[in-house]
Order: sequence, then C-alpha cells, then structure tokens
Amino acid sequence: MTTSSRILVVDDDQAIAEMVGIVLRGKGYDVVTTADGASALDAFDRLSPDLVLLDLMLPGMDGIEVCRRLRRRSGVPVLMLTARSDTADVVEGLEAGADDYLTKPFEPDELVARIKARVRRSEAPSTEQLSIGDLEIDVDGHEVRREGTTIPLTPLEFELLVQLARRPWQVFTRETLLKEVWGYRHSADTRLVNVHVQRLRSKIELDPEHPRIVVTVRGVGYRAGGGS
Amino acid sequence: MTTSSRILVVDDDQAIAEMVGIVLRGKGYDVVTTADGASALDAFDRLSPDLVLLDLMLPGMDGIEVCRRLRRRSGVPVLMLTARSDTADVVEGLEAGADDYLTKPFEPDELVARIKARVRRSEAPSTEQLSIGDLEIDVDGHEVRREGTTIPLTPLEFELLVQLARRPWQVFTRETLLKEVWGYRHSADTRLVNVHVQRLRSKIELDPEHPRIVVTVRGVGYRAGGGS
DNA sequence: TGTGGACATGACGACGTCCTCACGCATCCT
DNA sequence: AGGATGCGTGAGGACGTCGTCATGTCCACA
Repeated sequence: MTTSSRILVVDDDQAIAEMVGIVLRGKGYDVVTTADGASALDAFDRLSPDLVLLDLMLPGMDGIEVCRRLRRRSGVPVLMLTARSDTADVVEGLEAGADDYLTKPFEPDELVARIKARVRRSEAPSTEQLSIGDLEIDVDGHEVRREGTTIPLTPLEFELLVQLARRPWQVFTRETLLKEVWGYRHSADTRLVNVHVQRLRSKIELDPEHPRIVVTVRGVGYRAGGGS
Repeated sequence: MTTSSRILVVDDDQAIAEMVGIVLRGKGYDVVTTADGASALDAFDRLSPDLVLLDLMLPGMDGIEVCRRLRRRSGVPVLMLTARSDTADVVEGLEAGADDYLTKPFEPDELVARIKARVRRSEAPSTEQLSIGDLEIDVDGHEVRREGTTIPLTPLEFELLVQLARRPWQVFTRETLLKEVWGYRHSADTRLVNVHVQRLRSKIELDPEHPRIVVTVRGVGYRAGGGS
C-alpha cells in the first residue's frame, strides 16, 4: 500500500473496540474509533475512511440508521458487526446498505479477511478492460498497452479507439463517430474522422499500411477487429 | 431492474442447486446451474453472469481454483457457499478473491440478502462523487458542477482539485501536491503549485479574492474547505 | 510600524493537440 | 481501361494548456 487504508470503527463496547483496533493496526490499517452514531458520522466527514466497521447496538442512533445515513453521503464499504445473529437482523443490515455482516463472537482472522475483501474491491476501481487484437485498453486509466508497454495516445484518439473497441466487428459510420466521440455540436466534415483514424493507426498498428485493429469498411465507415 | 440479473450457480449437490435455483428465480433472478469447475468457467464465458455462487467442494477443480480463474478474467462478484466453516477456509476463500462466504446450512433469506448486497454494489456505477463547498465533482466523468452547470477545468486543474477534495480539511504541502498530482519526475519548483492553485481558484471560486474552497495555509500549503 | 518572507497575479513562450486543406493512391463501376 | 468516388497521408496553422519568470500584495513578527 502506498498509504495505509483508514478504517473507522464504531463500537460502544470498549473491549471489542480495543481488540479490533489492535488487530487491524497490526495488519497495517489506520484505525480510528468512535463510540456512538453521531460522532461516527462526524468522524466520517472529517476522515473519509476507506471502510466503516459498524456495531449494530449503539447508544442513541442505532447502527442501521448510521448505515443509512452513511449511504446517503457515500458509497464507503460498511461492515456490520453485532451480537445479534437472527436472519432477520442480517437481512435488515444488508438492506440498509451494509456490505457484509459478521456476528460476535468472531475470529479476528475472518474479520481481517472480510475487511481485506471489501477494501480490495472498493480500491480496485471498476477497471473496465477492453481488449482488441493484442491491445489492452484500460478505459478508466486512459491507457492502451501492448505486451505491457503503454502506447501514448491523445485523448481524442483514445476515445475513438474505445468507441470502436466497445463493439468489436460493428461498423461505425463517420457520422456516428463524429456524434459519439466529438459530441453533437460538430461540423459535418467527416474527413476529420479519416485523419484521426490514420493517426490512431500510426500509433497502434504494427503495420500501419495493412491495419488489422481499426479496419476500413469502404463506403460505410470503420470497425475494430475482434482480435482474430 | 431493467433486465434481471444473471446468476451462475456452481454446485454438484443437486438438492442444494435446485433449492437455490427456486429461491433465486422467485426473487426475479435469471439462474443458470453447472455442477463442476470446468463447465462453470465455460458457462461464465458464454453468459457473463452478474454474480457467481460457488460451492467450495466440487468434482475436479475445486472452488478456490475456480474462483482464482474467474478473477483472472473478470471482476464478477463471487459468493462462496460451503459446508466448511473453519476460519482458515473462510480466509482462504476470501483471499482467493471471493467477495463473500456463506456456510451451509444457510437461511435462504440471508443468501438472498447477501446476493442483493453484492449485485447492488457491482451494479452501482462507480460514480465517485465528491462535494466540496457547493461544488459537485464527478471524478469518473472528469466534471465539476455548480448548481448543475459544469465548470470547464484543464486536466491538471481537475486532478489538483480532486486531490484536495479527497481529504477535506487536510492540509497538503506543495511538495506533496507536486508528487501526487504531477508525478515523481518533477522539478522541485513549488511555485508551480501556486500558479495552478490560482488558476483553479479563478474558475471555481465565487469570489477569487477571498477563496473559500481552496484555502491557503500559510507556511504549509493548501487545503480544501469542507463546505461549512 | 517597519521589514522580510510567503503568497498572488499577470505576462510570455514552449509545446502538444486538433482542425483544415491539398494531393496522391486505391477501389469500384461501366 | 478509364473515370469517379472514397480513402490515405502529409503539411501547416489555430488554439489551449502548461511551465517559467517578474512583479505586486499580504501577513507575521519584532
């Protein structure tokens, strides 16, 4: 981890809170503890933790309500921790927006494993990965790679490639591409598309004279080859 | 739901598989069942399900291995379902990339609630929304809005704002900002930060002379005000 | 209240990206 | 085969963004 994940522990049982704190700090997490709902929400706003570990039984506002309010302001992973193990309670907790539900007594190892799973998933940004031919397209990271090495593209070239790669084999007319990539507002000069297709090819094609990734469909437009 | 979520159930125990199928179909899910690892992976490639419910004990390839292979090709939510309840097993399952782990016997309601929680989270567009003052920051869409109208920022200005807004009230030194926003490689001239902070302010502050969103902390650096 | 350091602000130039245009080549139809 | 049309390719210029510098202003501290 470049910087350790912050975890907000909300539990009024001091023994549990301390134990959890020790365990999690031992695993390299940055732990902050609060004992009631109001201060939990306050701490949340100040700290922007990466995960909230929430006891169901709290003085004042209960855990369900805290969870609902957290959900209103953020998509932070919430792991509920409670002594109540009725199915109805579990269902209620999950319905309120919790991501996981663990009943006391619990094994510290399992707690840590479940926290890791939640943090892992929320830190892994919905990495939309497209592949076309031998290219890997990281849509969120705005990167295109061939065998691990990044190919630098301009924003426009990247958008053009993504548009084509999202529907392999489908042919896009120049008009469609202008609308989708450039936006509505643009002039109707479709030769603009040619130029950028060519620039794109000069960067991503192994043999730009015989393009295999972005293929011309004469009289219609362009399509991305599916990799075969 | 616009279209019902597809769930791939992998279990060689026909009684369980049938029961799970009935329960989930009753909740409106589209369920496909396979009985071993190889056909599960095959079905996965064909169907692109929205969630995989995976028994740990399978003929041939075990559930852990199936989970690993799924992870290699996709970020699909995986919920493990098994008779083994040792903490070590839970930890191993979660380490292998599972998102949740439920032990038999289980309550159908809890299964459904946990599935809903997973699907809900994976369907929620990872729209990371930050707000700072009266600004709304759409991190994925690279857009900043005030009362609905977008404020045009350059990529650099946007990254700078996001960096500050991710930790409201926390003060960032110029060195930190240079490292985080500009990347490692950069010169040590911290005045560069001043210039871009000023440009950012001229666009996002209502009264650039008295900035309230990006605030100077004399002798230290800058911080984003939390909106109060 | 004066002084030095820290910060704000404006100007300018380098650079990259994008759009337009001109021309050459390939492909299709008769 | 020859013309017409569609496409590829290179050059050049407009524009926006970013880095640097010079100067002006604010603030803390004595």
